[in-house]
Amino acid sequence: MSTFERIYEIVKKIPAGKVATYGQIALLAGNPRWARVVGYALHVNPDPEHIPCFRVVNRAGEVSPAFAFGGENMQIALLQNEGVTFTAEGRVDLKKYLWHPETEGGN
DNA sequence: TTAATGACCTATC
DNA sequence: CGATAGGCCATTA
Repeated sequence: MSTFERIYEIVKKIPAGKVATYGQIALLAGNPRWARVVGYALHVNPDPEHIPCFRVVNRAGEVSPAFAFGGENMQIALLQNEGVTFTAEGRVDLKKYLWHPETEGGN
């Protein structure tokens, strides 16, 4: 089990219609300092079909300017397709769509 | 092995 | 409130 795999497990557990931040994923992965590593892990993205990196945004809820899905707006479109709304600044309402793993009801 | 970079976050001026 | 500097961890050359 590598640091990356742990991060992938967290990202893959993100439900549709919600988004998570790098710092939060890093924290769930085990260390809050892995924020940069999380971004790197998603950058390599060995399994984009099972790793919805488009549901991962930064602390400000903004998407990456150098997204690899075919355009930063592509990520926004995917999230909107999930039901996530965006602001005129291209940011997500973390206060409304921020993923809460503790509220998942356990399972 | 050392040096440099990165889809980040936090604190300070 | 806006911009700049530093720190952290892992990967790559």
